[in-house]
Amino acid sequence: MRTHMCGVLDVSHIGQTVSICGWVGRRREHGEHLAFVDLRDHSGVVQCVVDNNVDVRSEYVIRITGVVRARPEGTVNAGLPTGAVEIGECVVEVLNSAEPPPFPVDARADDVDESVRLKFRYIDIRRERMQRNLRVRSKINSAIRSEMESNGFVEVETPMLMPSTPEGAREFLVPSRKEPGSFFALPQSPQLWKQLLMVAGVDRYYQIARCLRDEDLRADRQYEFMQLDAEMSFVSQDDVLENIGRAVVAAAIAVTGEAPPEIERITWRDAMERFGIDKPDLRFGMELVELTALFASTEFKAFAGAACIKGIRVDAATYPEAAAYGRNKLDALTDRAKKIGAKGLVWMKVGADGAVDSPVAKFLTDSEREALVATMGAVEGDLLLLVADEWETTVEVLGQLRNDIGRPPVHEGPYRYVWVTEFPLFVGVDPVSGKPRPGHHPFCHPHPDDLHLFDSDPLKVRALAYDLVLNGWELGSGSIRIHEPELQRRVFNQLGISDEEADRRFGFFLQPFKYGAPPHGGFAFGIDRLAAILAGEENIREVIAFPKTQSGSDPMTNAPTPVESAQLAELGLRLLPPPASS
RNA sequence: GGUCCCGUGGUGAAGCUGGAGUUCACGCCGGCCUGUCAAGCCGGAGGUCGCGGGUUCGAGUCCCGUCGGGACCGCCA
Repeated sequence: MRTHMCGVLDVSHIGQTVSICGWVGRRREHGEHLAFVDLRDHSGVVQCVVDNNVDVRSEYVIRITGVVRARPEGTVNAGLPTGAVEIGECVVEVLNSAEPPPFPVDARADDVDESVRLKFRYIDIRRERMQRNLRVRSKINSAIRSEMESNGFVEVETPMLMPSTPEGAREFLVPSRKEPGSFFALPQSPQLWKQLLMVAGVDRYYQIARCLRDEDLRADRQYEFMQLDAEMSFVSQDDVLENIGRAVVAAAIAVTGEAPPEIERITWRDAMERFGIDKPDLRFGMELVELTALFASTEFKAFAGAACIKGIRVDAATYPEAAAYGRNKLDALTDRAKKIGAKGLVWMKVGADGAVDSPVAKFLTDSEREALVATMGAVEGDLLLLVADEWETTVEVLGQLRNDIGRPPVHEGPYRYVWVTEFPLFVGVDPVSGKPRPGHHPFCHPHPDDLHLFDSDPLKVRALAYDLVLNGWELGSGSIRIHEPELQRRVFNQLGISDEEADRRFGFFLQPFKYGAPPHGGFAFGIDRLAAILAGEENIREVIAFPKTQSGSDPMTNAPTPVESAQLAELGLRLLPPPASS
């Protein structure tokens, strides 16, 4: 039907007779026999000069055959890639008429209520922004596939219907027709399958896999999302990071055209000490400054004897607004700190010659004040925020405040990829059982250097577990897995899971490991998140063709919807009456 | 489960201290217009102010509830 795409036409086509197809963007009428029609397809827009007695309106689907010609002197549109040419002598064929669209099919729709955009997603996607975003995704998928293939990975598709494994995220359940009362679960991730593929000798597996989790939605979370899921046998942690890193870099290059700076590495401990969070945003400073020793012998009650005192410096030159916060804002920061778990927040405004304005200034000695200002590197106008508490609380609160005050939108500025390594094997203690809780999942391999602490001080044991973080968003995580049954048993026992219980809950998974499981490890990272950041979006819905709203529904299809009672009966299901309204 | 913000013609907004569905821009329909380009000019149509209740002589406006949307917390091993 067509010889060219609309957006590619330029002066090199002058004189050619072309046929182009697309949607009518705008129409500008000038009297009885002249009108300009902007014809749009995904490649762009080109102006067609048509007779005004042709009735074409917004979003009509038309085919135009005409001659590419240079625009007359003075009518070139420099703002349009095709703006030096136009299509003349047009023969217009209306392939389909159209109702007026509910919102402008251009950048103005960025301001339209998102549920309206989603209700008419097929129109929304006609827009340049959405076309670009979907193509960013496609490039990422393609780059990842070719990079993984060239590194010897083989793509294996794993089942969507699998047994329920009630660990971790809430699962979507699918009732069984053949076995009423039994259910399949949709995979939260192909974790189980990929480890079995290692036992099966596949050696290097990958999959661009759909994962489903029935948890509340967010800007960076949907019910269903795509991950690059990979697993490797006979490898060290470095081998995994190296190979996943290559895929990420290939994807970034495919989209941006340039290689990002080398992926940095930081240990979990350092990330927490310096940034107060396990997904540090390295695009800005305001790092946490260690102050515990400085106040070791202070008389100030709130600091005396505190396990950990740290502070952040809100640099007036970089954050003039925050550094000049008035009492209201400072009280709000304090409330925020308390909400996160701190007993309080100490703020200090640094004046001329190191003078300090703070409600608690009078409790500090001159030498403490001087040492503080010097250690923080503070200058006049800066705001200092200090927390004294247990280590976890201190770093977490300051890390959160640091992000609140300084963190730019996720897609802005340089791309700062960082591996966060050496996550703790266990995190905290279950208040009911008194047993440690797994930091990631119970199949992560403990760090070999820490095995001597395994029984005596389990919370100090690091894992061969790692995350990939980009601009403060967790892209994904992975680990070296336990392949030795005896070590697995020790981890389960530490978690308070007996051999019998482990067998009952994970038997179908552990059994295969008795038949020759190779050492292996892997990773998975979220393609939606990477695509959003590389596309310059703050929300993964913008890079998903048909996403759900935050409440988990689809305004276009109205899913989820009730089903016929016959369908329920066939599945052996009966609905409970709705909860009584009060 | 929780906190906060937003619901006004098709779209985006304004509507202040409660006083007639008022206003602006875009779109839409009709007319004019031969070089525009998010064209211009003239005219017109189009709204149960999300929904329900309350306060009031009177509610888009104040209060309560509810529904929808969004940001975040919980949750996401």
